Amino acid sequence: MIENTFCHINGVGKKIEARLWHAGICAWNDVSAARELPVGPSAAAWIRSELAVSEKSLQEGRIGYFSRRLPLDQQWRLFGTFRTRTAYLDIETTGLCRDSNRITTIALYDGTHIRCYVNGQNLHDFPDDISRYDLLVTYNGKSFDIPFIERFFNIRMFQAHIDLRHLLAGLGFNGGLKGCEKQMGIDRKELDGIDGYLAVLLWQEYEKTGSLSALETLMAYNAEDTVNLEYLIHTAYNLKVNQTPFAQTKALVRPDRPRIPFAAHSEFVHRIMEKSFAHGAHYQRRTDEPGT
DNA sequence: TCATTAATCGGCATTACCTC
DNA sequence: GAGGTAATGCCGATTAATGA
Repeated sequence: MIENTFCHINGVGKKIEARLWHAGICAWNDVSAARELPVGPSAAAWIRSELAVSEKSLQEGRIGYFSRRLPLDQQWRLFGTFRTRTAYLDIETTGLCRDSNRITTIALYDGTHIRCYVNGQNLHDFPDDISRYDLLVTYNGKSFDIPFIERFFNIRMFQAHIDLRHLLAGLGFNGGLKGCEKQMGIDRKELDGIDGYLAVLLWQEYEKTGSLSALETLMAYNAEDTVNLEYLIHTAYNLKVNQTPFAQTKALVRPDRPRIPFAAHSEFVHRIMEKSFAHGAHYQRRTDEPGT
């Protein structure tokens, strides 16, 4: 899809891009083959010169060149070309307070391997590992995960980033990550019903009792989020491609779902829910609210 | 609950193109 | 060349949605 993109060029918006496509200039190589472009002569010269830079940047795999130039609502186009260098990312924390909170676990999935980083164990490995990827896919990561990680580790994350929250909202999918998954028919099975608040309770249980069942359930939940991000981005990408003239040629095949190497202990989850309910019924209320 | 973000909208300036 | 039109970018204000 990147080779069909023109709106990363300064001065070219969606309308001029659509005009080019309509004139049969659907890819960069069509520009060099075309004698004339459906724009003025100065704009045509500018587009030709910019595409030379774009082709070189693509050959060199410089995703940053494209992510800086693409409008925010068109960042999804990066995925088709750079998906093999993508990391799906989700964090869990000790709560909502930004100042005193800590990251408890981070799940990182790259389409092949699922890694889980646990506070007090291997969390310090995360900054090195994430630096190997060029494109991040998150849900609400622009507001939550990425700023939280940068503050927690005191690092800057320069990768290109697709936040599915806004992409999916533009396609009519709202209601938080779990809501979007439900609308797309994703079944979480034994992890169904677990949300971010229960993730906090699971971590508290692990810290208090050392329960490995609590930790493994938390890791399973965390990993499930990242695996589902892969499904969601493929679906969203194909829906966006359907809005272009390239629906037949650029749609992606959704990959097989990987096996999650952590087990959720559903009986344990129910026990925590009941315990929380008995201590004030606030968990029962929260499960009716949107979000994760 | 609250900080954060993107989307949206309107207004304005700039630039390029087209028509006369 | 002048004037009109279209497209784009930028800015600020507002709104809606989300995370654990």
